[in-house]
Amino acid sequence: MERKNEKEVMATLREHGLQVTYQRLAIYQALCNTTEHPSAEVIYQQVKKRFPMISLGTVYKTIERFYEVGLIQKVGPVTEVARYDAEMGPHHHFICLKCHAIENIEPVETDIRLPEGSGFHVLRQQVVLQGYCSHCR
Amino acid sequence: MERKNEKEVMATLREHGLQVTYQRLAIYQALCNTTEHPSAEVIYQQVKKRFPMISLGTVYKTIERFYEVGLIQKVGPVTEVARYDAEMGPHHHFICLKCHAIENIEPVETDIRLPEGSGFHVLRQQVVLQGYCSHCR
DNA sequence: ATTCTTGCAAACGGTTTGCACATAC
DNA sequence: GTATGTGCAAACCGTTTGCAAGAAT
Repeated sequence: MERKNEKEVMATLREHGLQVTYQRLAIYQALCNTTEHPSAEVIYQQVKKRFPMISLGTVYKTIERFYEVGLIQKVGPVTEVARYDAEMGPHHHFICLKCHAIENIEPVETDIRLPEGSGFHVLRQQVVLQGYCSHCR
Repeated sequence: MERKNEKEVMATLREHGLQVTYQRLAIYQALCNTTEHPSAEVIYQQVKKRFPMISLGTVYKTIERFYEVGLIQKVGPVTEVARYDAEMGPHHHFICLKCHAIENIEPVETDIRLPEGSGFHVLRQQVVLQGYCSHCR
């Protein structure tokens, strides 16, 4: 469990030249109190219980800052828009964060253990590497 | 290279009760003639060269059908909306295709070989399993 | 005092949807 | 002839942006 307490969050924010506000602390706390990987909207609904005046825009801006300084992880859209591939053989993808080029990567065996008794029925597996391609680094 | 020729595409479409049209064949061909993982917009621009009347909406609908019947792969948004996680330790994600629940999965060592001399600079790696959770299967 | 942040509302952009006409079967 | 697909345009919706007022340092 690598989650920070209030003081650590404040320190991290200040280290990166970001101000500490009640909204930011509340948003981080909302994220910490769940394992459900909430969306911006869900975080907004949660935080609004304590800060009725907060706006969804603030949640988006704050979350983006948190992501930039490494306070949170983002799950989800790894590409801005949907991209398609006629290659149906199993393979992974490398995505350039700058030019958004996508290249296929030779697949490797991944032996992922699902949680005991999770009951998950896995249909697809997707491995994405993100970074910079040779032109953009 | 698991890409189909025209006859195989026609067969696959008919097997799934889909009609064969010039637009569909052209869209599949556009996808086959590139390794650049084009977006719907890029496919549209490409196909328009031969079918100036085609619409972007048709491209979207066609691509979705192709995806449903397993003719193409979709790279990109694995979640409809961005989702966030305060857990910063390395881990993978399981995403339910129906209820969109996300659960963390214990990470495994993946020893992915990058293409020789690709020059990729990898910053992040994301492993996502998609399927149905115990409630939705 | 200055810079950063908030809240609000409008704009943005990729994708979806509805519908009349055309096409495949 | 009937079901399916196409083209067009409008709607949708998550996210971003601009800006004036407010808060942090």
